[in-house]
Amino acid sequence: MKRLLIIDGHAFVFRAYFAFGASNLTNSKTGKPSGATFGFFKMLFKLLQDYAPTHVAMTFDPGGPLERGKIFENYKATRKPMPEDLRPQIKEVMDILGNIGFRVLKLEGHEADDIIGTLCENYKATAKEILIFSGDKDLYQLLEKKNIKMLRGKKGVTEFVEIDAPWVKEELGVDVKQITDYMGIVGDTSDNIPGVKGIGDKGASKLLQEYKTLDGIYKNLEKIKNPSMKTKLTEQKENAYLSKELATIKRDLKLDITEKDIETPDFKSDQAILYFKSQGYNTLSRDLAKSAGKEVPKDAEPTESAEGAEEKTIPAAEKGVYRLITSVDELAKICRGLLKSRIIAVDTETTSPNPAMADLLGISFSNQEKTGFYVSVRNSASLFQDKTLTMEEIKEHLGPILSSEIPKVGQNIKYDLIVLENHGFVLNNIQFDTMLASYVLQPEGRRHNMDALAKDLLNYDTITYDDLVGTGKKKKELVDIDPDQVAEYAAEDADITFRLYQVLRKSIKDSGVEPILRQMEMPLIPVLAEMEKTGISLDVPYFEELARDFDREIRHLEGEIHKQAGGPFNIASTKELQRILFDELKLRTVKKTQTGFSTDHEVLEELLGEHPIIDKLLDYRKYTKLKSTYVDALPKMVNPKTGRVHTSYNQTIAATGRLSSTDPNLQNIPIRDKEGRLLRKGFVAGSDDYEILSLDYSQIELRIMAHVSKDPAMLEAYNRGLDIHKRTAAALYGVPETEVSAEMRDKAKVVNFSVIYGVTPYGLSRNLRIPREEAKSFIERYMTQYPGVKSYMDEMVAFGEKNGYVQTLTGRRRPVVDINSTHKSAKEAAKRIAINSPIQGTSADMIKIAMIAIHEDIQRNKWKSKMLLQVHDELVFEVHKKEKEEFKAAMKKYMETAMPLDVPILVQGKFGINWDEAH
DNA sequence: GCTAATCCGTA
DNA sequence: GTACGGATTAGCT
Repeated sequence: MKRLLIIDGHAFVFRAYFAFGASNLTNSKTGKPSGATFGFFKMLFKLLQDYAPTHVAMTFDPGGPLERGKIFENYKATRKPMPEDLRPQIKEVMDILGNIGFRVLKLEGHEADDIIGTLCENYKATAKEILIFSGDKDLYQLLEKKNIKMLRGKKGVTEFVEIDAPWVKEELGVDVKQITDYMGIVGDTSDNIPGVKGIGDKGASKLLQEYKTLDGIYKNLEKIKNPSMKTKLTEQKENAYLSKELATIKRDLKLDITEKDIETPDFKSDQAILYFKSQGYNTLSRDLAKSAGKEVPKDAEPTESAEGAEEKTIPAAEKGVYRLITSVDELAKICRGLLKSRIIAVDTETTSPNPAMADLLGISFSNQEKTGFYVSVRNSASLFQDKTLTMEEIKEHLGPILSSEIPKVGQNIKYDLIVLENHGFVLNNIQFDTMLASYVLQPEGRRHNMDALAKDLLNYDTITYDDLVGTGKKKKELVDIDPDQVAEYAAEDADITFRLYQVLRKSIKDSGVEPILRQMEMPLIPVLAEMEKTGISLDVPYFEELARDFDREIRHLEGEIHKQAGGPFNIASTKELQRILFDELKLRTVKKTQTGFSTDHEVLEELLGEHPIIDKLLDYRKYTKLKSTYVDALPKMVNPKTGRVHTSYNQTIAATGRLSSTDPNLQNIPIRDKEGRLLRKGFVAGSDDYEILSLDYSQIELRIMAHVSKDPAMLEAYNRGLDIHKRTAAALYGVPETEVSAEMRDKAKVVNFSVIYGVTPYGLSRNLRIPREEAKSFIERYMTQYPGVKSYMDEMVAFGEKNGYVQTLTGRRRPVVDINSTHKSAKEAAKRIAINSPIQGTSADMIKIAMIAIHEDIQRNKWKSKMLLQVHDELVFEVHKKEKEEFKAAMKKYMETAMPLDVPILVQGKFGINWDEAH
């Protein structure tokens, strides 16, 4: 026997299932989920291709009870039930395996692990090499001979990690012979092997290095210094030995097979190829045919695409040739060459993903595909002085290129812009950003990062950052890596950016969204960069004081809650809280979550008054949330260099066109209740010469609704400056406006908002806490009062159904794929998206246009005042005291006139010494 | 060390 | 019912 591949079938199926979990693949013939099956064979064929085993053993766990269960009744008891769509696929996998000639090994009462152990034992002497595919740590114990190795999935289903004894030693710090002892201590949560609670991998490895075995440890208990470790070992001795036994793999099962039974079958035979096709797996069929060097035999009925949308195959792109620049002369020469460029792709390497914190380590660029250059910045800490140039040298030669009018392209170039500006460079004429282009083309796309774009658009596998710096313990800092290596990575990034530019430029031209990219997103880059660089000032001592106040409050509430509950528990754990509320205190359950009963705010509100603990819980939640998310977190984000916090705005996250904010998120600073508002008081002007100004659009989305729906009643209300909520209330309750109470108006306000989200009777009834029927009749009356709104909604849905997307007033598009779905709830959700996105998106467009104009004005007129933050319908400024009223009037005007509509746009706001007072 | 689930802050 | 980001816990791909 030359090479035996043993596969742990369940590990294999799980790997495949999760690798394709998000893709929702369904079989074209049956319409059933097929991701796991598809992935299984994709991965299997890859393994067979890569390792060419002469023999293959497919092992599976049996369905029935296990012998280990007799030893320990809780064995595998905590294991989650299998996902419901997976079980039939395991059956399908086994059927297919049988059909294409693989022998499936399964033994009642014994897990696949024991079969694997036995196979190893039986063939370790005769087989040249044995490869075990599994994810199970227990199996490391089988690696005691050099010819036995393990494989584990790495990423996707086409990459594998090879594991052998030295690897295990390096990873876990123990010898493969000690694995059972190791598992005895560490245990395994997924199999519910208890181990010794309180001692983890680090402790176990230390103990075993010292005393070799579990027996050794127990013989030498007295020598163990750490008293808590000693107690744990003593108290859980029985568990330790039990766990060791559970983790010990049997190697002496009676397997009723011969070597011949597990010979690798001819899985590329015409029959097999046709078989996959007949089962609806066209891609697998084609893959097989291709690797066998033949056509798919024209025998079976041509079927539709098997695994959902087939992708166009783009020929794999070629690697470029890259160069590290190591002398000033070389740099000067290359820079002279750059002068003739039509466009230059630029990328920077730094010390941090946060541009405000980042130090510049190098710059890469490319003005032609398959080429790229990298220049590394000299750094006293670097070991590679001779491969770097000083910042001054780089600035002298590259600076003029970057600041010239030669067009630049980048991938997320706002980042590079901020970094370069922070280091004294000027980056002019940014013409294209590949990330933004990808986003306006596919605003729902989750991945606009370069590695993904390179794969999708160029069929090119980039060197990833992790490839360069390593992961885990071996991770290095970029400064400590040889610039020759960094150059390969960095120059490739510039090259790939250049190539992506060429592809995306064409896509954008034919797309209909070119104006959104060129006139909105691109011009916004320097605006956001400036805001991020400016940051906002935080009153840190004030936050520290708040932290103390909140802490006191939290500790008090915690005591009260534990007292009410009859003992301490982890209040933050919803699982424990469920136990306390619904088991111990026997309170009503109100609604369910996927995993149990909900304890969210809505539920607690509902239970208010039924037990004194509820009141305390609500307060506890409020204070802990505020403290951990804001009070403690924000001061940590203050940049030591500037003394301010610099958020990062992302232009490519929200499918509607909104911005999002991270590190920290300054778009969700509390405002609704009194305690929350305390936080806004900590956002202050940077000096006594300045004040905070907040300007926000009044009812912007409802005004946009009035405009796009052309509803006469709504248009009239706004054009006459009437109180829209009051008007709506009068219509909903059938009373004259003079008789509308405050409460009625509040309800009407909720209805007005809900309509923008694509109101449903169910949603409205929850929001207003009224019966479904009542909500339904509200909606009917609403649509009678504003019939234009009803027709707008119908029109958007019809437009979406016809075109597959909806758009904003300025032409920003969002796909609504599910709008033609036969799946009712998917279709309803898509309809709400079709109704809401044009409104939310138009509002986002409007404020973006205003921001671009404002930024231009601030620069042109050299205002001392600055724009700091954007919160969807609000802009926050830091205004010099001498400029106050003049500046406010000018900015208000830009906001109000950014996108004229058929209704007046109203902007309101005021000054304050902090954000709370200004709002 | 990573991800999912839950909860909660904003517009 | 729309659109986000982040803290925490729990469990394990």
